[in-house]
Amino acid sequence: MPPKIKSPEDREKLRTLILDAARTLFVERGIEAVSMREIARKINYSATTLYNHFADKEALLQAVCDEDFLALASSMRDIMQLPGLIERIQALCTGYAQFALHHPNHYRLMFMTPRAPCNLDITQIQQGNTEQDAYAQLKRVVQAAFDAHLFKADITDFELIAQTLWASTHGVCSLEIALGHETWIHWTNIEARLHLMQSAMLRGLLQHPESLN
Amino acid sequence: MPPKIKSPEDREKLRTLILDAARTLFVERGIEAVSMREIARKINYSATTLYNHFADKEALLQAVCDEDFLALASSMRDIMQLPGLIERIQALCTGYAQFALHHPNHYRLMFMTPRAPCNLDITQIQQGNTEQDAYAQLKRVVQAAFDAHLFKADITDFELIAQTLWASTHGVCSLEIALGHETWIHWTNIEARLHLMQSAMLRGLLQHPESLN
DNA sequence: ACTGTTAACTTAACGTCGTTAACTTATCTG
DNA sequence: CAGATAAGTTAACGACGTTAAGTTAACAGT
Repeated sequence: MPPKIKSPEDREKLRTLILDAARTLFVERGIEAVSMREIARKINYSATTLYNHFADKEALLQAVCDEDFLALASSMRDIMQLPGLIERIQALCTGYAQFALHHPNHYRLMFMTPRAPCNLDITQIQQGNTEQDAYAQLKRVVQAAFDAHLFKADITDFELIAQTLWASTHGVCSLEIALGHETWIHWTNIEARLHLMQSAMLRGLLQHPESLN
Repeated sequence: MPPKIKSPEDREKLRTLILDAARTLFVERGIEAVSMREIARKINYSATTLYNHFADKEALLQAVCDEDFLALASSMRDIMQLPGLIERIQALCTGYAQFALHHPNHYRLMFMTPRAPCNLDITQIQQGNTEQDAYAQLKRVVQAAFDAHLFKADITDFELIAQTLWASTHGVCSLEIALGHETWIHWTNIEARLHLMQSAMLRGLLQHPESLN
């Protein structure tokens, strides 16, 4: 049955067919429900066909996530256009949290799962590239604010500030993703948690927190 | 070969033999390296024998974690003896972080992995029981500090404070566990990250942060 | 027009896994 | 001495990721 020698665009078409089927399963039922055989079944191909387009399961999942992560970085890039430095930092955190809570499975795979030493061979995303890496953008604006002496004087490392800000938003989001459905914790509103975290962090880091609005 | 009718203490002995083998594999090589067959191989039993002592793999892993989590709660209980309220909160966060970083695989399983709706049927730990649940202890001391008006007046929900404090420490630890080995991030010192997070949070939450030491 | 060669598939297979069913054996109870 | 039963075993089921080997259809060269 195999009609042969596809045009490059046909090849690409099948590739994205696979990717979309994988993403659907991934988003709907979580990572452990995604099997190569299941994806293949969904698009009426044999499982081995997937290996013509992706080295292995990990590479396929990485490719699924890459697309959405470029979208995240791109929305971060929009936020970077905002006028105020603090305003920009706040919006970055909020946008990041929105992404995490709207794409919990992606978020889990990228930021909550330890990986083999270096997946950089697999991912297409250029880390550190401001265009593609969300953290790089946070770092940039934090550095700008640091240079403008907006942070308390006893903090001497702007990268430490960026990583702490990242960790604070990540903490709220990852806890919500991992344990948000547990009933033995009397969870408060997720928006309230995000808001208190953000305001407390900035009050604790900024030299003039009273200017926060 | 089966010598029969073991005494209850012999039964218990095999149970802990299984548990210890499972824990060793779990700690050394991570959760994905732990298979029922591998555990059985390690103690020279057949895989099916494990099912005489544990309902399934998940129950076994839960049992492994339970023990260490009781140890965590117990060390939290010691910390709760400290005189000062703020001092107690700080020490709880520090102790919690120590546990997370010393038992990354346990921590991952308990706090970084979404689970089926309710694992409470499986775990032996009584959540909410101050004796056994680390979060319950944080909540208690935060409530005490809240009642003593130590937090900023515009924060009206002590449980929100407790959850935000938890999320902040969790954020640093879980990011370290998941991405601490990635080389494309120029990580600052983990102690520095924990310290800045803690001090920034308290400065942002307390009414009189200048009294911090 | 015939003959490779090769792209694009498929089926079959290997070794892994969690788990269950069926069997064995040694001890205890009556 | 007979049976019941605890404590193991082996064998098997159906899933998984992955690879090897086979099939088929379109192209290139003579």
